Amino acid sequence: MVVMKDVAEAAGVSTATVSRVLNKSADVDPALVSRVMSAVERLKYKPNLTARGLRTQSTPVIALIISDIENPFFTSVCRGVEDVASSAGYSVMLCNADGDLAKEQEYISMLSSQNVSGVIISPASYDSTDVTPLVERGINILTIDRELPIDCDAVRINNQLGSQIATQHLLSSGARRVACITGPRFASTARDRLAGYVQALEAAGLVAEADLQFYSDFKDEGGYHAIGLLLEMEDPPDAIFVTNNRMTTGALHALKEFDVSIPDEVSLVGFDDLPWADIVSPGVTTVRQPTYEMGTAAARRLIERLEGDDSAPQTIVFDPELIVRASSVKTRTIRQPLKRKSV
Amino acid sequence: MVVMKDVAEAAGVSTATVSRVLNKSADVDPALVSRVMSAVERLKYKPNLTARGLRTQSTPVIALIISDIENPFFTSVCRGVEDVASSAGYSVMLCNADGDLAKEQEYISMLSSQNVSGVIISPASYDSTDVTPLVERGINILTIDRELPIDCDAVRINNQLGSQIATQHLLSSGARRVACITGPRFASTARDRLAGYVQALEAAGLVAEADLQFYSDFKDEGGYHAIGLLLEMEDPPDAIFVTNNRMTTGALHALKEFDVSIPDEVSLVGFDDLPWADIVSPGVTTVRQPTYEMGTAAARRLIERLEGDDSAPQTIVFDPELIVRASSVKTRTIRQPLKRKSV
DNA sequence: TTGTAAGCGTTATCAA
DNA sequence: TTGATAACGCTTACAA
Repeated sequence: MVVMKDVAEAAGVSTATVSRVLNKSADVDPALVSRVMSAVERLKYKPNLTARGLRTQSTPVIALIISDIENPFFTSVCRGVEDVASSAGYSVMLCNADGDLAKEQEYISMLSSQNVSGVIISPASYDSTDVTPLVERGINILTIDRELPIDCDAVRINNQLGSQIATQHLLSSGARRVACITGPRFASTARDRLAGYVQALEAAGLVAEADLQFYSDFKDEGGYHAIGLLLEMEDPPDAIFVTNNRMTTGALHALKEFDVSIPDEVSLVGFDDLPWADIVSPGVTTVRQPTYEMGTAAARRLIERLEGDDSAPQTIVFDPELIVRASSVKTRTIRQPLKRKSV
Repeated sequence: MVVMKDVAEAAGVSTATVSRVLNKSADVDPALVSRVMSAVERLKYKPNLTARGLRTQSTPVIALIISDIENPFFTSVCRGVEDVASSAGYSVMLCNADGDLAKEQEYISMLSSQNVSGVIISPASYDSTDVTPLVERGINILTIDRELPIDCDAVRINNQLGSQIATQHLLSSGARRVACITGPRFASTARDRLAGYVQALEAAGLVAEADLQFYSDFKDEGGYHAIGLLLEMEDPPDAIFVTNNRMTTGALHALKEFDVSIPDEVSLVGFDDLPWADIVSPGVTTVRQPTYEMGTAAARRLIERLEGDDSAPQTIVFDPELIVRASSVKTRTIRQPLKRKSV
């Protein structure tokens, strides 16, 4: 393997000079610069990033810890992060913690051993995710989507607002009993989205009934299962607000399987847009988040920190947008009884 | 920051002994072991992976270079790779080359600078992707999905077989003129899948007409656009085989927009399963690949190499599976004219 | 079994 | 402006 020493010898200079040329860290005689560069070219020298990392105590790597790589929300965020990071010279280390606290903790520990420059994390839990190993090593942290009870940069959407506009929309489209399927209690997003739904109901002069609120898991199965419970109710809802995309997918599976017609028997609004929301019939009304932009914003903010910005931590809040499609607009005004037709 | 020297002093031993204990690289007196371990515990020592990497000339990192992180195929593969890698103690560095040759080449160069242990790559191009920077550094390479004209491990599906069963199925379900929308010429998968389609037609005694074969881009837009072209034809097809999932999505968009009824006016089969293939109406018949298993197989094979296996390179070929849904099974036998109804 | 010390490939300090 | 040289934190001959 060709190392810096080889380049130095070939160019007839010291390794210090080669390093200066490569990093533009000091003025070097133009003649030497060109000798060095041509030697680099000729020998196809590539700097050893590990050695550089040991010396400088940092590597140009940003870690991204997420809870579900198969969720289109995260893949889009991931693309945003990756695009900004790589064009700024950073690589992205992807860590899929799978919503598993232990796995997440292992990643956090591992990353504190690697000298990664910064970490973007969508924590599995508000209370239990422990990032102190990173903090102790002085590694910059930024939360995305979900928050953490520490003082750090954050990028998220206005979750309450998103739920409010979704719920309001359902009510103004003729719904009278709106149910909400939300995520696990330990996720800040699940709580905020449920809160927005409750607020919208109350603002409309309605009572938020506890038996119309379902805590689930943000996964397909959870949405599927919750629909099963809903359909068994004495007085079932005529509209459902599902607070993330994977549960919306599960809900659609269940509704199709039980042959429930949307939107006449039950209206549906999901949180997070879906790539195929307008291919299905009826199209699914969703609260869209600017996922890619959230990813780029996160990476940009973190990189600013890495380059020395030490201003107070900042929370960047994006606004959601309601994409109205057919699933939430009732075509008949006669209330249909919502009952399971087939099992 | 606490380093090995601190642990050594706290335990009253040399750094060499600490290292031996931590790596179990030699027998150490049990008494010293426990002294070292408790010092590690007490000081919360974490080994510096960069330093170790410099010394051992390798880091426990596997890079994954893919062309489209938003494609469910790759996210699933990615999960498979990640699961196996992380349980074997490797981190995964995700590189989304976006199908862009220049970006891909930059990643390859960067990775050869980092001392990654191995690279799993789905190359952007059969001919133009150049992995020599990795080969020169002795970094292990494994291709996934698409192949490369070098002698290395590979994991892929039997593409020709997949196309054959898809095409045969369309023919036996009543289709008479089957079109094929495939990917770019420079992708081995695009060529192989087209070849399988041609073979199936010929095996059925039909001629593979050139004007029914479309080279596209494996992206949504490509599928959408191709449908537009198809609908303009003098003698349009009564069935379409689309060779990847994103183009299938685009095709469905177009068919819905132009109000073409599936499967009566045109049958449809896609390659790669879709998470929502059975939510849409009609459900989409697809050729399913065992994506997660392909990812785990790839990671396992690569890690075997990293741990010293130097047997001859091996290609692991998986078999596709046809998932028949309603999009490919004609309900009426009367041939419907396929014409665009709205624009 | 344990310790000493060299060295991995850089960058950064200090003289010249 | 340039060059010796000492780190960076770890692993591993080699000695003891």
